[in-house]
Amino acid sequence: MANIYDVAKRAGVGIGTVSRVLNKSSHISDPTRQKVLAAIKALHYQPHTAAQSLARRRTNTLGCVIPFFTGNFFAQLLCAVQKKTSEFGNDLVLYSVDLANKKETFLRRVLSEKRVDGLLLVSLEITDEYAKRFLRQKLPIVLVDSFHDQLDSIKVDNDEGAHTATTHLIKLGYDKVAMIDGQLKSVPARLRLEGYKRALADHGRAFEERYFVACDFTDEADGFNREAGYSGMLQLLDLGSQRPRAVFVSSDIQAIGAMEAIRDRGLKVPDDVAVVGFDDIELAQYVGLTTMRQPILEMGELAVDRLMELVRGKREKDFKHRFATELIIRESCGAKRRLDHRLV
Amino acid sequence: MANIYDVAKRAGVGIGTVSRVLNKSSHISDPTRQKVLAAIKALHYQPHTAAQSLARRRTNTLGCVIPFFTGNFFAQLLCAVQKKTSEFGNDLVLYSVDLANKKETFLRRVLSEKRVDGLLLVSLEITDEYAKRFLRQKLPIVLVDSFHDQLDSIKVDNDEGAHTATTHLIKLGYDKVAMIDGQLKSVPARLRLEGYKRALADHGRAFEERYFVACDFTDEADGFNREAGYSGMLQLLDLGSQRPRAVFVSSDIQAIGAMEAIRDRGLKVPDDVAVVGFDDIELAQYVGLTTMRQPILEMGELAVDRLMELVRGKREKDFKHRFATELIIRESCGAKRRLDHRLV
DNA sequence: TTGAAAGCGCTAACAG
DNA sequence: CTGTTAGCGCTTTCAA
Repeated sequence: MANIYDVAKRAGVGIGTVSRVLNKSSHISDPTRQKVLAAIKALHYQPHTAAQSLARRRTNTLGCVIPFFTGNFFAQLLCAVQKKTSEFGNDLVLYSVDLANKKETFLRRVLSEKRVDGLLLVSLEITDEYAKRFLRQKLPIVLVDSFHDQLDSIKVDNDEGAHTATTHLIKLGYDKVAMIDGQLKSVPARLRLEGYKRALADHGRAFEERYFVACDFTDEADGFNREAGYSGMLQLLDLGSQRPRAVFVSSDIQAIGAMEAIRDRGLKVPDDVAVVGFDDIELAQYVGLTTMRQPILEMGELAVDRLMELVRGKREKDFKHRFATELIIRESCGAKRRLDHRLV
Repeated sequence: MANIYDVAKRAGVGIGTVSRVLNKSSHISDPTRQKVLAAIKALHYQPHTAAQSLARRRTNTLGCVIPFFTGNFFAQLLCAVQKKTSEFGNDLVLYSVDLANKKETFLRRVLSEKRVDGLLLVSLEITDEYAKRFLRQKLPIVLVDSFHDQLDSIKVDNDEGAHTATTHLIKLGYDKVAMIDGQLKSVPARLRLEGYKRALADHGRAFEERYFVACDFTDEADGFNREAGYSGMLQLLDLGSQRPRAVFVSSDIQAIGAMEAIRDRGLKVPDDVAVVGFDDIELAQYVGLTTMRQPILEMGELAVDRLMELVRGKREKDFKHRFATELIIRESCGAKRRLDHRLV
């Protein structure tokens, strides 16, 4: 593999000159530039990334810490993030963690390894201590779908979205509106619970324990999955005649699991139980699920834009952005006519 | 940020010694090791990744080139790859590309930038030329869901899977069995087409153009998406009385789009049209779709295992692994009783 | 406009 | 067992 010395020798110039044309630096005469360019091409020369990082004190790499992304939400977000990062000419290194403490390990490493120029933290909480460390070390970080006072944060309005969803159900006239949530370790799960409670309160209804079921799987996941929705709904249906006629489920994929449970018990959506989800994943449309749409792609893009600003030195304080969610009304609440043959 | 000199000074040793304890090298007396460790802890020292890479000529980083992963298949695969990579103590950098020529750009960069120790190439073809370059440069690479003579390849048996799916439909007694495929630029799309044709031939049936529709969207994607399935099915249904009664769709997500089209035309699955998909994504179960299951996680894990072997110097030739697909029979072909209330 | 030289922080070979 | 030293390949002064 050719290095910068080979190029310099072949072009008959010093390595400094080669470096300058590489970095499009000014003040290079056209003839020399041409010679260097020719040598580069002839030798198939490409600068060595690690050497550049070391010399420049900059990696041209962004990191992204994200919970294990089985879910559609993470996949889509990651996709947007990757695209945008690459548009900026940067590489993306992916750290995925469970909700447990491994997160801290990654943060510590990221902070000290100088592996990346900036970090995106997705759907994950950050402690005050680590927030301070990032600030002190001036390592750019932006939170996505999460929030911290001192750090740039981009979030979707989980609380408000849950409020809207719950209110929708209440306004439809359902008496008891239940909620199935993800693991309360998860930030969005907690926020959605708040919105749910607030909507209840706003309409003079009491929060009842028996109508709230959070995912209690003890695994590493966030509880936003089909199984959790299925078992959560079963629990609700086991209330028998007391069972709720409407339920706000905190993610579409769980909602689909919940609908399966309803079906397996010989009941129907929305006749027996109305369901609202959250996310608006692709399948939501297919199954006719009323849900709260999140602008996932926009979030990812904005996050990278902002992170790159920070990396490039724009350090004005306190960038907070909140995206609104949008209620997408389909058939699962009975608000529109029921479709009969949506499936096999 | 403390560097190795600071640590050495504080511990009262040379930097070589610090390096040795860092790299768990042998022959360090316990007292010195303790001193060094103490200094490291006191200074919150972490080695500088770029400097290590430069000196070691090794990055401890794996790369993964993957088509834009909207689809569930890529998300799941990537998830497995990331987990496994991190188990090996390596970082993962993500390159995602469209099916067009940007791929070449990435390959070229990967080859010369020394950014990664090895590369996973997912669902993407590689030309002989690039294959040779990787070999010549001894840059480890393993193909996943793709194949090249000279390179380690792990694939699912797309051809055979498509054959099985098609045969299933034929054996069920359907006369005309159509196929809806992804973009023929995509490797799996082409292989599945082959399997389909072979199954037809094996049962003495002619391949008919009008019963085959490939995604002709001209965008960057692979055509494995709902819209493509929807419009493909519409095309088939437009054949009127000539329309096929059974169709093999080359991915589940397309199959779901196809089922939507069927529904929107007032027809039913499987009564009017039987459908088999490919992938067995999570939702397939929900919608009762008969499909071919791929062992996605296993593929991802095996790929990383193998790549790490290569990176660590095991260079025996020719590692090829093919995973079989499995026919998962549900309701969309009429092979089992029809469920009536799968949806809202 | 250009060349020379001094690092960037670490590993590894070489003495001792 | 441990200290010293010579790179790894590049960027960036500093002179010229």
